[in-house]
Amino acid sequence: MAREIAKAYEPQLIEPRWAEYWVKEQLFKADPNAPGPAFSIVIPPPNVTGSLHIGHMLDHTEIDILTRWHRMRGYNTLYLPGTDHAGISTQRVVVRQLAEQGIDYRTLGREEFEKRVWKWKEESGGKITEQMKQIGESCDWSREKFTLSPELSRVVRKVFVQLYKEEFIYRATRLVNWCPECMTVLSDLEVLHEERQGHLWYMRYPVEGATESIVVATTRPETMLGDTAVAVNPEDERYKGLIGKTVILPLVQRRIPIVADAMVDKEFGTGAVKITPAHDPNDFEVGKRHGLAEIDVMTPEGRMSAAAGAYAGMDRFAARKKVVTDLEAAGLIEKIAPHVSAIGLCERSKTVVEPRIMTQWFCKMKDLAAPAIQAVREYEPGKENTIQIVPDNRRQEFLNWLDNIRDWTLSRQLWWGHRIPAWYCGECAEVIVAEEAPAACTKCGSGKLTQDPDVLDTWFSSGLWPFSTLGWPEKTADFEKYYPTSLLITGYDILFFWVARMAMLGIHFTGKVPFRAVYLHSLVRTGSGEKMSKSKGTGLDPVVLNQQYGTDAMRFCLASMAAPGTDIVLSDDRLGSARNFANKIWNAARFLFMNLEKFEQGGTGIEELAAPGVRAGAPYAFQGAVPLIDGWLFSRLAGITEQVNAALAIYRFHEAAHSVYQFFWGDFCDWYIEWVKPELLSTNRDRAIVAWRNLFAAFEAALRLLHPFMPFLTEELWHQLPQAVGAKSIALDAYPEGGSEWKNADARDDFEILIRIVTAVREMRADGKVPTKKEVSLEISPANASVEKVIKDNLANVSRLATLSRIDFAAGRLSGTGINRSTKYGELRIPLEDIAEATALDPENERARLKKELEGLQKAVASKEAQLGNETFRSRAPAKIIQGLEATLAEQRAELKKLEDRLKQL
RNA sequence: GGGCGACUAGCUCAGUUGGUUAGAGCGCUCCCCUCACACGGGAGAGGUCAAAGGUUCAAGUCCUUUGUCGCCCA
Repeated sequence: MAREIAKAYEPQLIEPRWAEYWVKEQLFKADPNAPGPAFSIVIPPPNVTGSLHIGHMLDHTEIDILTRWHRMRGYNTLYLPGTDHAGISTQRVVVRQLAEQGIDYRTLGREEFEKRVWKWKEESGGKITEQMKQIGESCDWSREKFTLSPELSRVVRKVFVQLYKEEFIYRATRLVNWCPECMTVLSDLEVLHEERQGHLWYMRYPVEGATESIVVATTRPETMLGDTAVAVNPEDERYKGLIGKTVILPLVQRRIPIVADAMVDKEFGTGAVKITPAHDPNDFEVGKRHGLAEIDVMTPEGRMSAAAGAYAGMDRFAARKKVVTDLEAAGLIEKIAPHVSAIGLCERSKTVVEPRIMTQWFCKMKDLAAPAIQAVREYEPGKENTIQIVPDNRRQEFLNWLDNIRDWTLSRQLWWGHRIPAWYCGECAEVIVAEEAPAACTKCGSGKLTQDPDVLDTWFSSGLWPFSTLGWPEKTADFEKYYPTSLLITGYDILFFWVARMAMLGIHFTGKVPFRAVYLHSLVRTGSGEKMSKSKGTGLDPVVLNQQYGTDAMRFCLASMAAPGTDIVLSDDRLGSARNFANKIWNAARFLFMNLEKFEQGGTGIEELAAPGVRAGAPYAFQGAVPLIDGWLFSRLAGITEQVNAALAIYRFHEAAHSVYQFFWGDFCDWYIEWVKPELLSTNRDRAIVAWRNLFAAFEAALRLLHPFMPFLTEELWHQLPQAVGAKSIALDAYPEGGSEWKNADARDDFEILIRIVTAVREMRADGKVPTKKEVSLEISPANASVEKVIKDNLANVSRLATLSRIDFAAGRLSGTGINRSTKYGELRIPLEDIAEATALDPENERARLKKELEGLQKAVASKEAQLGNETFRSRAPAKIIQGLEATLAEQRAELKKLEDRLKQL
């Protein structure tokens, strides 16, 4: 059985094949009727027309690791993929495309525009799901969903109608956030706040019928055109006499009252403020309290409206300048001071948001939020219908936000999305909210009905995602089996946008929480610590990186850095190191197969080396005893497996990744493979077969351990192993459980001795500058009989790995010149005559090294002596700590003694 | 204005309830192209854990204050 295996790992050659295989074979298709406890996870639906970015890569890597892990552990697993119609951003893209062709989307009309967007969706819509397939996500593609599909749109309408009937959803005229570029209303969450250096203009308004005037300070002079009052604090002595008087609004000559309102901050500016109810949230409230007129002086495009008189048609920022100039000309600008103010920006366009009074659809949130708050607040492990939020600090954030929740502006002035299922009667003005278009007015019977032109906030449909995708409101088998979903993994940046809304809507409509746990991961940042952004060109393209380093390396890299609550800074170094790890695994396999070929020439078929029994029990024995090295390795494997399983259970991906890395590279490659090399080609056929079987068993288990992190590489290699003959996929095999039956404390301790001895000799050789290949002899005075026995039993391997020509045993103190070293397992010496020819030992160097070691030890010993000598410590510290300390102290004292002797000898 | 987080080796970051000489990867130094791997092997240097106080037998870990940076909410 000849195998061609490339010298270096080349992911491009293997990944596409398996990606296709997994999809084609429908390996990850869920079956609600199959056995096993459910593990279900729905994808945070990415923008249907978007492409995979680094944030998705992290999110999907974590999801897929946990999905594959659960699947291998016997759960009935569903990872449900799908996409989001992403209202504003998709519409923006198509509007821009049309503009590039010289077409104003508004002149196209709604229907034609919608057609264009669907066309764009068809063209680009498959991209991100294609990429997800490429990177091997173990989704059930037969259940892929889209928020704007007829199926999910029906659910949206049903939910809207019910909420309307329950009086959560209502229509009202309010001051809302308006983006003049996107030409739509935004919810509070879609407005970003940014501090900007601006000015505070002090403007003088003359008081009617008097020589006095009142000075108001504002950051937005242009809104003065819409002023309908001036307000002062009722407690403000300076203005008490002016309350109730009238001022003449400059430039427009409008008569407006001076009112008293406790909202006014006496310390800000002059203590008197202009009131523009139609363009400022605070002023809006003041206006309501005092019955002031609301004069909207702007158009939807952010220009001054007819109500702005002479300024009509000007851009709002140009108008600001003009108003100031005109006031200055009239001598009404008192002063202009620099001022930092927080301004609201549209999340999408970064345009300054304009508060405007509009009639919109809203959703009352307080009562919807209460059960969600309860579900999160009352979380305990295993408690039904509660939600765990990880990490814990996000839980507090979640609760704070929900405690102070405000009504949700649902409508968007867009054409791409779920059109609001509300119709207005042209005859009697009746509002009809229904799942399907009514034929006639339910009140007056008129057929003159027009549907509300607006669509719903995209997050409204995303909020239904965990149950709408599983077939709700029908009681489908999927819904029964997989709802509530087990886990939600997403970025903390959409905790409020999405997670909170799902929690509220999920509980309201299904009576159950939509997910039992939410794991919020960090964001991937650039080297300079900024959030990666495509528009700034600071984004790393995961597709490019996957090609460069391999998807497995990318996944492993992200996992190894994904400590909960910490943002990730990705670098070429880090990716390179993960790629090197993949290469290491590849080459370990290469070693296996190359030597296997040689071995098979001896007449033993690979089938004989398969080790099905090993999974259930202990490693294979030779002449009745498990070889030390195998006992050690399997013991390590058991321990590491437990660590990995424990870490993944609490989303500590980085710990899990570090554990497998350390096991595979440090234990399996550096020690195990190196150690068994001679055994594998031993002329003792029986011994060799045992070595091979254990090697295969360990390697196979390691691949399964690694599989959730590096699915492609492990799938590729696994299929070449004897154990995999006839099997479909490693992804469907069992995950190692790490049972205690493999744990072997004796093997662990004994092999530790050998590792320490070999390492000590290598250190001595390096210190003495002994040429790498030069064999030297070693004199050893073992600390006890069992150390002596272990070394004697493994003379050949110790000699080979430490490059020794012979090992001589002695008792007591070693004397004589050469390179000496003392370890807890005994004293070691490489005689001078063995090295003299190669190097002259520099006694100064040796002395310096010893001194440094000595000082370290002295410090450690002194601190321990002090601690142990302290009676309070002895009476209060746990016995375990004291005993441990005493044991270490004894060892260190002995070491110290030897070191001192050595120094004296020099 | 309110809240949260970060500050640990040259760089990027781990360090779960306070407990024995603080770790990893990369980079750096030295030796080695040894028949799986130079995307490698072996050895090594490098940190008063941002600062100052405090609690404790014991503090990178808990508390207070300060500084620098970042994020969220208003």
